[in-house]
Amino acid sequence: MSFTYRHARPAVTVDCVVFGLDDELLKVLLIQRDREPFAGRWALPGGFVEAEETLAQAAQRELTEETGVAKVYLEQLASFGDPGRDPRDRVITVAYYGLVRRLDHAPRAASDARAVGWFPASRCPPLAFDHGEIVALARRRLQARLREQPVGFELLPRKFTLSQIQGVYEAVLGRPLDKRNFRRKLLATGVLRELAETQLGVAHRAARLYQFDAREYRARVKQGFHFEV
Amino acid sequence: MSFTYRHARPAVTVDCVVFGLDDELLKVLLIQRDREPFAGRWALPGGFVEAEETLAQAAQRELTEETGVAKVYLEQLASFGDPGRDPRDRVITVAYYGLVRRLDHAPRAASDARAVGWFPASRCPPLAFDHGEIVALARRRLQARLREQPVGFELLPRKFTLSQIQGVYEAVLGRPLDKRNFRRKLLATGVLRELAETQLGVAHRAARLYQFDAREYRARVKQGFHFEV
DNA sequence: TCAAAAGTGTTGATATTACACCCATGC
DNA sequence: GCATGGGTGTAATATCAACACTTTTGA
Repeated sequence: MSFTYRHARPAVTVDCVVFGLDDELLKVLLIQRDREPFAGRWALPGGFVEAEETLAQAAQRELTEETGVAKVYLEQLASFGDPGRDPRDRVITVAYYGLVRRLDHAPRAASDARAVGWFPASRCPPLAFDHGEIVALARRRLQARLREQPVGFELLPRKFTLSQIQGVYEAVLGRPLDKRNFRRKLLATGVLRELAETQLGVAHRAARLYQFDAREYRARVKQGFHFEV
Repeated sequence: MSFTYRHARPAVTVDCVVFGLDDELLKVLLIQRDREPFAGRWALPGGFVEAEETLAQAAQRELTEETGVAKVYLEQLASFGDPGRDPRDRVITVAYYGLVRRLDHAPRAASDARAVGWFPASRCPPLAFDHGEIVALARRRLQARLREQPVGFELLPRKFTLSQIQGVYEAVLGRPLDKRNFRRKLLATGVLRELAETQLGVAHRAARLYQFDAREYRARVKQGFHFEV
């Protein structure tokens, strides 16, 4: 019996669906491929998994190498491995997804990316490989995820207003939410700490600032946190 | 620019977490490994992905080869690929999970499985590799899944009683449910068709039989079906 | 004084839980 | 006639959606 595996080995890659928010639309970070196959096509940042790194590390590394976008919180989405999804060779990809504040990251093309850009999540250009399918799944997952857990705090400054966080939810879900109900529910979760401070220098009544209370949040997660807008 | 990929390639496997139900406990299908590493240890059925098959096909094939269990509805769970999870070599596994009626499947060991068996999901023996972790994740996912979609109809005869389906839910969730509330809610979803028939030959009042209405179900899924027990 | 966003409560409708007894059947 | 599971309703409570006006601030 052999002690090492002998098999035709597929290549293994990771791909990253990074969603970005500013004050309007949910966007996706894409690169323009410089090489065949699909040279010139837009695609997800990603690449080969190296021998000594975890899948999650590979995702971070490839994202940073190709786009300069770093330190993104990524979660595993799913794996895609149909034979034929890459025209050259059998390639299995493990997809990750995450959400960032768009203005925090100034992507610049590098490695084998010819260009980098943000595209509206609901209307990207045609993508290389099966990346269109991956983006669609990531979007559904992000929405489902948002319904279960308070995502989005990473997107905001450490101190933020309730309207800001509501804006995040509205952008991701793609629909308006009732201000009073949203506030009531979010505050009821107990994961926000109200600060004594308010906004400065805004041309309207200054809003109270809040802070995410990671400690409280972790405590609640253990009892099965659930946050449904 | 090279036209094929050159990289140290990890091996890629699939592993299957098959949950089985009878009238009591939720169990998991395991094989006893015949080979190193972990010879003699219990593990998930699984193996290498072949060149011309999809990941899902590989999962089905390996499951059938090693256990004789066939035609199981499997969903992708997640991928696991930490370096070091296999002592010999870099191996990335794509895990699948599914749920079957235990009595429909008489597993028999084959291929490189020394033995096959069902073990209570909440108390399996120590498993090879990181399979313990995979089973734990699969269980959480199955429970979450059950809360969102009426799983479990595949587990029952085409015509079943409400008590039978309640039994499925109780076994998966691991807690008793209120009979009246469960019935009310399940019937309210509208995915069950009440039949004119009742059970035969039972030593108590014969229960009414129902049938799953896949047509109605699909119609509802489009509007975002949600079934919370 | 105007524009812009902050902030705040109530109500009616709906959903959820908890709970106990009689019914039909086979043995 | 008894053991076994089948079947049924209600009341108390909690949750949810919908909705409009006053306040503060800077320009």
